[in-house]
Amino acid sequence: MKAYEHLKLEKKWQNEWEKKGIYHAQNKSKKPKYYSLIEFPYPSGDGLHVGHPRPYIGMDVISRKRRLEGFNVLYPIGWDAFGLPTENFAIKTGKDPRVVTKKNSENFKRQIKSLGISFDWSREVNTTDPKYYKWTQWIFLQFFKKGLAYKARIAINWCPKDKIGLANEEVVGGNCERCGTPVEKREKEQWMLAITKYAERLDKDLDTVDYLPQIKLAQRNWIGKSEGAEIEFEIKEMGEIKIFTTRPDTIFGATYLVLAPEHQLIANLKSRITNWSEVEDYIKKVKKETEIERTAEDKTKTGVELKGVKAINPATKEEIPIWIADYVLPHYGTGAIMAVPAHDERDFEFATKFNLPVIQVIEPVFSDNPKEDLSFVEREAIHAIIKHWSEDKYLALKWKKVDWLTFVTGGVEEGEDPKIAAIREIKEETGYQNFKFIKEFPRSHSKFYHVPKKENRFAHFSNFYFELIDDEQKELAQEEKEIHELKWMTMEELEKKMTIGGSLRDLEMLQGKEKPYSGEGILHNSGEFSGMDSEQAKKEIIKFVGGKEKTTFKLRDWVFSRQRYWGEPIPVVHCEKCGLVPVSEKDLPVELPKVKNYQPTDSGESPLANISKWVNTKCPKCKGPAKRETDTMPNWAGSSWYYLRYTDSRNSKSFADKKNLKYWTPVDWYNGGNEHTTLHLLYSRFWHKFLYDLKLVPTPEPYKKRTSHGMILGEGGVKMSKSLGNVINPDEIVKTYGADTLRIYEMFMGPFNQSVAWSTESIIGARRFVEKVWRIGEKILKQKNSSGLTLPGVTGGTYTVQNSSVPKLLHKTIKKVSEDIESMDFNTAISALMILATEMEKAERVEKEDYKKFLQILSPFAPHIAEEMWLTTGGKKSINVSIWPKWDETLIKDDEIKIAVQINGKVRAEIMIGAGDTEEKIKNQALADESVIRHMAGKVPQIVIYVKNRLINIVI
RNA sequence: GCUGGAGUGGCGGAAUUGGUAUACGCGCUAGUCUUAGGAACUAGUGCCGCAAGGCUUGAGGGUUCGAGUCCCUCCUCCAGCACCA
Repeated sequence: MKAYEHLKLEKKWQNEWEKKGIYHAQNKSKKPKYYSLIEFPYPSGDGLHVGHPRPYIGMDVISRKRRLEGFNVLYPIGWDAFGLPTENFAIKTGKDPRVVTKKNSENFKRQIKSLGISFDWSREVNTTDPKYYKWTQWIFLQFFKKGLAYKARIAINWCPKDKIGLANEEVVGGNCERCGTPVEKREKEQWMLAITKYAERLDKDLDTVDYLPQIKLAQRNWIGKSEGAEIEFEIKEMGEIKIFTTRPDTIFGATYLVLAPEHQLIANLKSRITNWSEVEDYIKKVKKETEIERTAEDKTKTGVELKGVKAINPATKEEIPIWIADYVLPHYGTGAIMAVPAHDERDFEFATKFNLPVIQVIEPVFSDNPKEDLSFVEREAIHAIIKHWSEDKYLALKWKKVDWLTFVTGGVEEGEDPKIAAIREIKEETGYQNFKFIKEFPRSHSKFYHVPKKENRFAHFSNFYFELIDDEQKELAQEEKEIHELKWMTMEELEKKMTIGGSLRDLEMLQGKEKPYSGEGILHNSGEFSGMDSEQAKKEIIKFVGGKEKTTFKLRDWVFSRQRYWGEPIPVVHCEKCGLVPVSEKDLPVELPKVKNYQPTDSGESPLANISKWVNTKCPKCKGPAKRETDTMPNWAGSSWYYLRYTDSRNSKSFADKKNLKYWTPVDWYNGGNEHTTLHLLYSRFWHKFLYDLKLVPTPEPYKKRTSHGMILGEGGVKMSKSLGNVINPDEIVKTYGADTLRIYEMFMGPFNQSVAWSTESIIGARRFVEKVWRIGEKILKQKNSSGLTLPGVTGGTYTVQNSSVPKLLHKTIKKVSEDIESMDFNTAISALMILATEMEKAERVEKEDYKKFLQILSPFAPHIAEEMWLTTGGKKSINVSIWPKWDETLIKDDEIKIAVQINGKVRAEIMIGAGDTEEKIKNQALADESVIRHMAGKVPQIVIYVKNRLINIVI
């Protein structure tokens, strides 16, 4: 028996595949194309750890299956090599980042190649290669020419440790995404990309792509579309302030205005403001705050009133005060809001603290599961809360026919005063005679399904509070007793058990726990709009106050410059005469010059600023003296379009030939990490849409389908990191167990989209499986050649003598593996392969053709051993050019099925039934079973339930 | 706080979507083979119980002939967002 020498064997096939170029994608082909993509790695100095290859293997499984299915597959890789770690290393050691990058990517390449992943290495790209970043710069110039790349002096997020400006997306919880240092605000002139111009389309076009729902959701949240209105409030004798609101329907409740402390108007009002020094102090204080302090969770609201100025509420025409407060953000909407404390939690908190008036203008409408297909019957109604005459208890009705616990409630008759109706209902429903009216709460409304009446109700409640004077109570009518019973309950009990929205709210008000209501409802205290549905009122009120409808986004323009060395130079020059002038396209790339020192300057400029020979240049327009831009691009630039370059990675005339783009794009399946959902994925969609508008790419979206993988954690479930010393290097695993074993294990260890902890103990299982595959092959080679008996291609035909279970199981497995790969359920696919292998090993005889089919469905996971055994058991050409096996439906069907017999839901026996047996026959068979008879103990079955091919449940 | 996801043996995890819970793998126990250890292979392995049997999917309740799966209440963990008007 030949030994399984994984090292020799895997090396052999990797060399062979490379020599023949079998994974090279063809730009022209009769086959349909398939473009699968993984996020290209950042080649760090630490080399690969076992987490890196997980997505590569996953997409490799998909790509390999596609090839056998007859697709012309493009599965490329490259290096996203600009970025801070290499630069920081250069600063520390003085080594040229070019040299470091080369060394690191070569190491990564060697490691990745040892895993047998079917990348097309002929298309390898590197973002730091001038031949590549020439086109990154070229695309930037197109942005610049269209006015979408612009310079602005803005407050940016500044990481004091990395000495670098950060994009909004790179700030995580107020800290630098890379090093965790708290981010400061700094005013700086920056290059910006106008991603907000594409916000609407970036949101809307998510409808057209097949991304995992959580990815779409995260993108939508980040873009943060919200529809509302801009409304102007007049400032007495001083012009007006424009505010943004999503709730114009609540404007009658707007009792003050709030401006962000950064708002420009404040300076204009200076002469009128009587407490200017106080205002100024507050503004200064806010400017000093970091992002963290400003958005801290437990921070109480602060603010200062602008005394001496007043605004006019355009709806009520009343004077209202103007405040500044840092809870209003300068960069969202118009940087100013109308505050409606009754219907907004933040405004409520602020108003409570500073004693500002709260005016209810929305009566809440609660919805308790009405039936969707029924229209509503509207009714006037009352709620009455009744307090006990001596104890701190309240009267509740427990309904008998429905699962309700309510206060006293009932309808108001035509023309009846609601309070009178309440008093009448109390007497009718409770029998109590002596009580006094204490107060009335705001009205509320409820939409619910009235079970006894079988109709949807829209009830309009007047809410009252009464206290009993004594316990005098009349006997209740019989019909009342049948509907509900009376219960005295404490506040705590009521809070727990009363689930109907409206009643809960009344309870809270009774306790003085007033809360703002921010849902929809019916307007009141709103002049001519009172009684209108809030949704409908939005539009009408915008018209009424002369506002205009407006959509706003949370998304902000992308801060695109870094004051760093290791990035693409921004190809623009500053000319005193002509201003900002783009470098002529024929002069691209603007190459990074060599420098001696990689440290940013003390003034926070890029080290490029010190290279005067490079900085001083001629203006492309007027040929006069000019200075080069010394900012470089963020590391997201190169990755925003790399998938386009793969289609034509050696092109020197354009970023990619149109024919190739037309053939290959969009990417059919893109798998990547969740951490890139709001960064890379959003940015590259933006670039792609921009290029689409210039008619440079053929589709509006770059990626048809997007999935994500989970991380591999260190043993014990913590993140793998050098500092914790728990990093596993794949080189070791490949050496001791082999690439196939590593691949199988990584696909088997858990669900692909969830993080899993690495376990060095468990990997042996994958190795045993691979060895089992080997042994089955050896067994087949020793078997007597049965070719005389074999009907080629007809699986199962040669098993007539042994009547083996292998063919049936094989076809079930082909089906399972084929389907599981598509849904990335790699772990269960491998489980099925393991079961089949065990069966094959146990079987007296396994036909070569069946074994070879098994090898084919195994080959995406373990390509090396599959290739080896395929050829040694008679495969003529490489398994890579074979055809993915189909399963035979008729063979999968069982003719005998084992089903369970339950008695009262408990399994008591198992019986074998024929596939064609009638229900009658099966039931009789079950009832005749020995164990069933014993457990029934002579009792008669009430019902017998048969679930086809699964079970019988006998109810006694 | 909001949104989304999850909680199943000693461990990683399965479960045709309401139908035999614990597939597959690790580990563990015993055996075979070995000078021995290891590897490999074979068998067993949710928990309690000598057994008959009973109990089990974070806790509690509900719907159902039947619930890991559906509904309600609560607890815990993870991820994302976090004053976005």
